[in-house]
Amino acid sequence: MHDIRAIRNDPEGFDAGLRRRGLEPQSAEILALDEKLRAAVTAKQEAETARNTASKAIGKAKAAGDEAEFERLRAEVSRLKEVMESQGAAEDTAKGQLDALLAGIPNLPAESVPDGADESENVEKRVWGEPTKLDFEAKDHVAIGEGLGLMDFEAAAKMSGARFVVLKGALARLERALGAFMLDLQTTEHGYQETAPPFLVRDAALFGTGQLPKFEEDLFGTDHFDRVSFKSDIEKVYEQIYNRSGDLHWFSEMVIESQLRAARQGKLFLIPTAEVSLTNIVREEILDDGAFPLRMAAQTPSFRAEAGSAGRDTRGMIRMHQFIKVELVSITAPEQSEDEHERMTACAEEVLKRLELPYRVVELCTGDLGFAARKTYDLEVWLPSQDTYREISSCSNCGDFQARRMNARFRRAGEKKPEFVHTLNGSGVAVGRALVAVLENYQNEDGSVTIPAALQPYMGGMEKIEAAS
RNA sequence: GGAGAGGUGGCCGAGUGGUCGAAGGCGCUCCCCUGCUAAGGGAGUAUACCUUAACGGGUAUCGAGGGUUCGAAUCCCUUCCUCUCCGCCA
Repeated sequence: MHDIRAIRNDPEGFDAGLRRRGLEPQSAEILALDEKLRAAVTAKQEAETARNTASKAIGKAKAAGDEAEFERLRAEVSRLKEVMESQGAAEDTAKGQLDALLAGIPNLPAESVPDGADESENVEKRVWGEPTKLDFEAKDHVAIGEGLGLMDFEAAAKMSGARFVVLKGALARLERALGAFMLDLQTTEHGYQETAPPFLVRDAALFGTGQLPKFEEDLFGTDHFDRVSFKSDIEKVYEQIYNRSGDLHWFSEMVIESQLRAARQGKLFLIPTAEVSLTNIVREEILDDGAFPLRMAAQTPSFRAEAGSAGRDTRGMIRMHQFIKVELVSITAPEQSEDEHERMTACAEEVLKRLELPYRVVELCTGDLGFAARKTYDLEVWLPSQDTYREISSCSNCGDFQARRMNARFRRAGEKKPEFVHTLNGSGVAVGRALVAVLENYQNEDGSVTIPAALQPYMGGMEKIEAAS
């Protein structure tokens, strides 16, 4: 969410930031709504002031028994009430339009972010390791997993459809080992506090991190709509309306509204990333600045509807509706977030280094930046079967963008005014894709898979996964 | 899921239609007095927004939203959360 005052102060700068992202200028429309809003607020408040004054006078007139004055003031107040109502309505309209507009505008890129239209213009920052060379033809992870008899897409499809998988035996354990290894690394060596958050969250939480309102189609939602309580709701609403006016038009409108409200309020969403749960831990909080940087790590499943990605990565475990991920979140003071971003990226890289998986780091250009991010580094791991690097982690500095949306603040020692925190998130790293990378980079010609040394302790000392005979 | 109780300022806690942004206490800040294992007196002490060059002025907020009323912390409705008992349950 953007600071309306910042837009007022520098509309050109705001539009320039949007243009770097390939978006149309919006400041003129925003400021026009802002003007309307403030005019209505002022007019309403003036009417309220007059109303408050008159109300006090009414009490006095009544006490003094001055009926004429009493009646005159009542008429005055009822006129003022009309002003208050019409200006209040104008305020609500303008506020609603302004909020809707602002809620849908992405974060502005940081100064240093390279300009570019799409991912083809991302900038490679560094490369670690050599792409794995195999002296035989590389199989993809599906062939390897199915060859081992430990990866079953068909069974998953029968119960859940496409983009799900069943892992068995050593592969199921390998997934567990990867998650445990990553979580241990981030918590014991990098100072992130292990956190076990909810996987189901309210819409407000998703608004806070920026998935809502624009990206609802990417989310899985639950629906707790309850017909029985809905029926009793209708009856209550009917009672309320009937007693008041008996107007059917109002009645149907209220019913619809109450129905929508009931449906919306019962609804929880499955998290598309633990970023949502972890970042929202500080929502509506005022933190002590001694708490910084606040570092949290969680291993959770992530659920993504993958709407609009039909036909992409349909084979294998690259793009699933459900996958496990170790997520890192840092909450910092504004002046710390850039350094913390570099550090967080290094914490994610360390996972791949210890697993000895070749990777590179790219900085996303302005056109490829996510909604809430002002700057992002992606980690891409080498996949022999695709002869290319594929994303396995994404580390973003969101500045105060999410903090504003969830009202997460802190107070500096000795200061009175709270300020918005900065939030950062990064995968440290995606467990499902790490499993793919291990299988492909550690595959042997005979179809077995060597287990990276760092994982062997987590595999009960197992050194190699071989086909169950 | 059923029955009941409750959500007031940094904290505790009063307040059932007007003089309540809210008594009192605690805490905190400043000042005064005193001088000794301390205490006493006084003043101040919420947030957001609008407005103003500034001082200041105004509006809203007593979990949230809506309603009744000239006027609501106080009455009504909805909703969120907390607690107690019962039921169910990994």
